[in-house]
Order: sequence, then C-alpha cells, then structure tokens
Amino acid sequence: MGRSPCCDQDKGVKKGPWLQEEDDKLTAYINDNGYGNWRSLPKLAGLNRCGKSCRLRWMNYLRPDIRRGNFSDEEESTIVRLHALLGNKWSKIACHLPGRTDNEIKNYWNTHMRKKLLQMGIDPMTHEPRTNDLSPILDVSQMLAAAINNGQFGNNNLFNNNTALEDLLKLQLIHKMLQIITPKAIPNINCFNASSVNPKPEPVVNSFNTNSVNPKPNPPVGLFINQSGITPDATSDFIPSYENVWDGFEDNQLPGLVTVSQDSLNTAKPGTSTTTEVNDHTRTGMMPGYYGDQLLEIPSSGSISVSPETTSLNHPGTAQQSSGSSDVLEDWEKFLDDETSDSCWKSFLDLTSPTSSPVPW
DNA sequence: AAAATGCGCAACCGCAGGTGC
DNA sequence: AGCACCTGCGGTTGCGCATTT
Repeated sequence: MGRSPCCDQDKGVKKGPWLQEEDDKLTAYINDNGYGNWRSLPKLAGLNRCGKSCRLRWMNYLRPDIRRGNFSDEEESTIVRLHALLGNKWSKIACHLPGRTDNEIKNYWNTHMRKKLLQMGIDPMTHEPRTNDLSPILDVSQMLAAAINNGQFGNNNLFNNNTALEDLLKLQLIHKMLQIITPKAIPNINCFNASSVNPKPEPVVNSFNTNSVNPKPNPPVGLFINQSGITPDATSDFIPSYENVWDGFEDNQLPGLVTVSQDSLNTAKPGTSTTTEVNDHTRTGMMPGYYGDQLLEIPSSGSISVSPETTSLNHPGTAQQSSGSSDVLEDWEKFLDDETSDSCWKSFLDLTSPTSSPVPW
C-alpha cells in the first residue's frame, strides 16, 4: 500500500495513557463538532495526539454508549456462538453486543473465555474438542482408566492371567510417566478397590506372588492404582471406596474417569460386566478385583514393582509406595528395554487408535 | 516486608480495504 | 492504473495492580 503510517507525520505526539484533561478536550470537541476526519481532529481539538489514538480513545473508552462492567452469561454465550461462526472478527461480534467494543470483547476473549473453553477441553479456535496440546495425554489417561475398567487388556479379560496383569502394571507405569510429565493434568487413577467388591473371605492363591498364602483371612485388600503404583487399600478397612477420581483434581480439567458406583459394587459379580453411572455417563465395565475366579491379594503394606520378568511384590521395607520420579524413570528404562513391552504397546496403541472405541460414552 | 510472578486491560502498531484524485 | 489518504481491524505490548513466594 502506497502510504505511510498516519503517525509518521505526527512526530512528537504524545503516546501512552490518556490524561483526564485530554479526555475532556476530546469529548468536548466531538460533542460540539462530531467526528469525521480523525487525522485533522487532534489539531482542531488542541490535542498533541495522533488521529488514530484519538479515534481509539473515543471508540473504546469515551463514547457515551459504552457499557462497562462484567460480561453477563448471555453475552458470553453470544460471544462464543458468534466466535464459532465468525472467528476473530471482533468488530462484527461487537455489532451484536450493544455497548461493547471490539477491543473489550477481544480482551475478554483472550483473558477469560479462551481459558474457559480450554478448561472444558474445547479448542477455542475451532470450537471442537481439543485434539492437540495435552489432550492426547489426557485422552490416554482417560482411555487407560476406561480400558482397565472395561477389562480390555489381556485377551479381553484383564484379571485372567499374568500377562494381563503385566500389561496392567506397564500401563500403570505409563500413567505414572504421564503424571510426571504433566502432574496437574493427569489425575490419579483410583478407580477400583477389590475389597469393596469382594465378598469372599477365603484365602486364595495369589497368582503372581511367591508369598501367595494370604496371611489374613479377611484383609482389607484393595487393588488401587494411584500415583505411587498399585497398592493395597490399607486405609479403607472394607469401607467401599467410591472416591471420584477427580477428587484432588483441579476443577479445570476434563470429565471424570470411570469410577464404580455403590450399587454396581454391591451387585457386581467378579469377572462379569456391569454398568456404572458416573457423571451422567453410563459406561460398561468389568468389575476388577479378581483374576478369573481368584481374588488378588496384596499384602497390606506392599507394592508391586514393574518388571516383566519378575513381576512380584515388594514387601514393607522395600516398598515403593511413595516412589519418586527417579524410581519411575528407572522402571521406565527397564520397560523400554524390555522386548515384551512391545505387546503391551501394541495393545495400548490398538486401544487408542481412532478405529477403536474404548470409552463407551 | 520485599521480590517475583501473574493477570487484566488500555493503548499501540502494522496491515489491508475503500475511496478519491 | 497508480498513488495518496483515511479508516478500521486484529495482533501485540506494556503498564499497573493483585497475588504469591
């Protein structure tokens, strides 16, 4: 374009915040004469500002019909709808919001609404569910929990064999890694508790533990997956844990993971499918807690270390219940080095591929 | 209490479209 | 057709205040 910026010819003009005196001059001039030629206006009004600055000040601040204050819910929804329709056409959006300026709407969008949408898992530009940034990680985390609840690993029968358990452990390791990468974004998975579904008092053989004899006939055993690994629920004492996995999770995150409702826990039979209702979503999942007909028993203060060859329990003293990132990283290295991890990845990738629908809601 | 950090918002800047000569 | 001018728009900046460390 063959022209110089308007302010080139306004060398020496004042910039920055406007003084009350300047506002008064501008307002008085426009009230008396109206506005038309912004370039000549400053001179005529006795202002040492460029025309552009005067226009901006008037349009965004001094205009008598400017509406100030918080945006109402109605205004917000209008903005969202119009933005979805028009994109960043702030002036056009402003046309539909009397008293609001394009600048104000733009600022409000950038400082408030963008965040809101992001927190809702919506891409503020496309208005579609987010598919970039952290969402894959979040999705993975959710899929993980859903898949575990659905028993989608290990030949569709999660607790049927050791391979499945190893898969579970590996996936839990993945989850821990994700938590390290994005500690705020990845919630704890704390979605099932064997004790709460287990009506069986009999000791059973632990299918993967050399110390398989259950020392307690009626222990408060629970299989928990949390930040520090699969650990027994040592605190619940048969109080069913229906902890929503979003507890402790900031309110700006994605919808909740699968949790198990009281009813389903009471009525579910091990190894069978059940329907759980969580947060308005109905999901089908297999109740965990058993390996086939066997109850998983874990000592009340032990934890499971992830090692494909020696999947075993760590006993108190060597327990890793509060393992830090370095422990996880060590496990992670082993995991990556391990050839058998391939199948785990395969299951995982199959599960998370677009063609599958692991999360049935 | 002071420094660091985060946040909101007014204002600036550069570009593009429209218009007249 | 080409140029100059004006206006409007959207992205970005920077200041001041609030909050956190």
